[in-house]
Amino acid sequence: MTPTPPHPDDDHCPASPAEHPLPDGGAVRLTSKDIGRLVGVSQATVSNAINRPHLVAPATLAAIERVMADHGYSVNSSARALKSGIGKALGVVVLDVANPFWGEVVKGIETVTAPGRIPLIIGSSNEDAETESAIFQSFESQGVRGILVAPTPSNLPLLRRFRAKGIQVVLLDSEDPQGEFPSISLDHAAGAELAAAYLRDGGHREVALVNGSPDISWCASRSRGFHAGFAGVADARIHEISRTAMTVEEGRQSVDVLLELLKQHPPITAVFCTNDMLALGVLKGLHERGIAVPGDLSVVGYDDAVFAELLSPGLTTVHQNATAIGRAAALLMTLDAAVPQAPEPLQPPHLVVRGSARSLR
Amino acid sequence: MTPTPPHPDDDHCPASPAEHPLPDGGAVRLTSKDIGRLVGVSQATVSNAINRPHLVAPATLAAIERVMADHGYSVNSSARALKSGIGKALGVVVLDVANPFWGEVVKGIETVTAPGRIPLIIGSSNEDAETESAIFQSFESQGVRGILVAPTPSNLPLLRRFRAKGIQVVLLDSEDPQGEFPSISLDHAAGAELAAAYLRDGGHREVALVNGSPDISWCASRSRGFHAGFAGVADARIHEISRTAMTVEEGRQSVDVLLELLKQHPPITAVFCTNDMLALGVLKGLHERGIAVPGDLSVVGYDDAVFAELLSPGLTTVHQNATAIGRAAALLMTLDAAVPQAPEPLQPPHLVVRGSARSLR
DNA sequence: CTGAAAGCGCTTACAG
DNA sequence: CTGAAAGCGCTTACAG
Repeated sequence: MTPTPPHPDDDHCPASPAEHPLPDGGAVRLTSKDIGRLVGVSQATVSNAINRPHLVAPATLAAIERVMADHGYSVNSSARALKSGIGKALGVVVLDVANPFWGEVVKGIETVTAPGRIPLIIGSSNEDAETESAIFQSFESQGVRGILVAPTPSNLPLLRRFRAKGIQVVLLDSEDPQGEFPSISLDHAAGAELAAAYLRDGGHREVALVNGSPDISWCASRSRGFHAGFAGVADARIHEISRTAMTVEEGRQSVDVLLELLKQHPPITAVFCTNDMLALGVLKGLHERGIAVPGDLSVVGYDDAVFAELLSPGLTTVHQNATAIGRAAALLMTLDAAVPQAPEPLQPPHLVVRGSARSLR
Repeated sequence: MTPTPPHPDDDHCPASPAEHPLPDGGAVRLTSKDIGRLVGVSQATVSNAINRPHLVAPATLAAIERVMADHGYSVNSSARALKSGIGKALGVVVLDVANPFWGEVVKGIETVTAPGRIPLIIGSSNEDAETESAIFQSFESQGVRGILVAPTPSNLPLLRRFRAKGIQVVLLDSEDPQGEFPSISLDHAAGAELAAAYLRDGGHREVALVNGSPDISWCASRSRGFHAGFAGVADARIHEISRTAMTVEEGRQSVDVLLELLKQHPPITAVFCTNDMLALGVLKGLHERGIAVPGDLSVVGYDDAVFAELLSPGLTTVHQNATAIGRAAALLMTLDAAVPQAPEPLQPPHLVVRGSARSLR
């Protein structure tokens, strides 16, 4: 039930229903000049009413607002951006929009940009430096005010050039060795080291590391941290498997490699996946092959995605607060006038122990 | 470890070490006129080189392209959009970016927009009609070429007005009773009916339905379909629980209500959640309370999110291909010139039976 | 094949 | 408090 008949109101718009959806001549979009004419004031006054209402006489202001509302007027951002030099949209590059972790990050960004207030232009790089660079160019072209990204090192020069042009750059979930860009930096190495220490203390020596591209700075950091956790353990061996994308499907496919490693002597006893999507894929592949987790193989992930707790077995993984990351990064941007917003402290990563990894002792 | 210092510089203006990232006078952004001057041709020729290269002499074209590349020139989309009337960005409103299902939908859209080619402006409505309408306005303001959305019925008039202004509207994952907008319509009612039939045939009579807002058209459809599946079963009773958001957290909270229903006589024996996030939350809440699934209560979801298969128990859920939905919707848009792209057939929803629901017989 | 000129809708000093 | 005018960077007929 709940038919909710859509209002058949089509007031001042000559849009006959079920007719030419895109009649070149039919597109009626009012301008501020039109609004001015309708109210009987100049375009400048309309502009003032929108941008500096305190400069406009209350009665005039009310009249203008009324007419704007009646006609559904909305300012043309293109014209505004062209005139004022910079738009207000923000560009966000994520590894993969379909990855829940990045979804959470974007959600965190939205808590400060408020959908409808500051537009977010989002693109997935899919771990490809060229795609990332193409997205950057399109952002610049769109006149974004700033860019939030965990960039591929090879694209850093491009970002420097953008900054020189006045585009704010905030490094998201990334490392900035030079400290040249404002960035919220998560300690990926420390997180991965936590996972390594847990496995090491559990007696694992022959382990696999399923990672994304080493070109992604934080993938490299996680690898580094993982190795650090095993440093000094003479008989430890880490088999690194690099995948082109950090998706469930790639994780599943990496199981073939894992199978080989399982046949070696000594066989691997544990796998560390540098994100939970990869871990989910590995778990699926292992499940399909009838390999028991953690009986035959221990699995540890990274991110603590929303589903990690309820997988079977529960995924032991490194937790980091994705929403907080997005939020903190967005707060590093100078959004409106020049209101500097307070940065927020971020929790360090910690390991959430569940059932997918066991001790060998 | 983990210093993670959100840079101590509160004023992100002169943020970086001994530098001015945003010096008002330092912003160097070349225009097509600059490029023309550098090459020794007019601005019009530069514009032609960019937009109609066949009109330009090969040598001139090469020289222009060279200079543009050398200086990292990118066209100012604001100016272009202002001049040519319409931008090329697309606006997408999702229920919640953090919901993996919607992430997949966006990913499907990206397969046709190609990140870096057509910018995607994305906003989460969080099931709120006013937020949705604010997002729409900002899209219009940004001069989007089209909008992809599963709208709240109350915002349909706004969309009609947009269409009259030449903005394409494609209904995503929604129903369009009047058939007034191009839309890819999934049969939500049929999918929910599948779930209901499964529960009904399993002997369930007292069931709960955890749903989102009835204002969301497809939530209403799923409810309708679910009821339809039980139509004619005299002793069946459906307890509908409506949540303000279809998130894991809301699902978890709905367990309190479920608990009450479990105490009644006769108690409920099954719960149908209208998306997998809600189901995940219900599963979590039930797990925390020590209520066995499917022993004490059967749970069925909707979407077949990527994690559904590996939950414990595996989630029985209605499958629909999110990526295909996004892709099909995007193909319904006239993107570039006027190249109408072929729509793609969509699979009807089907039930994936796993372990979270049992038969009472 | 190339260039001069107009104008998209807005904001911004500057007068009044 | 309000308006006339300039100009943001581009594209588009229109001449040449």
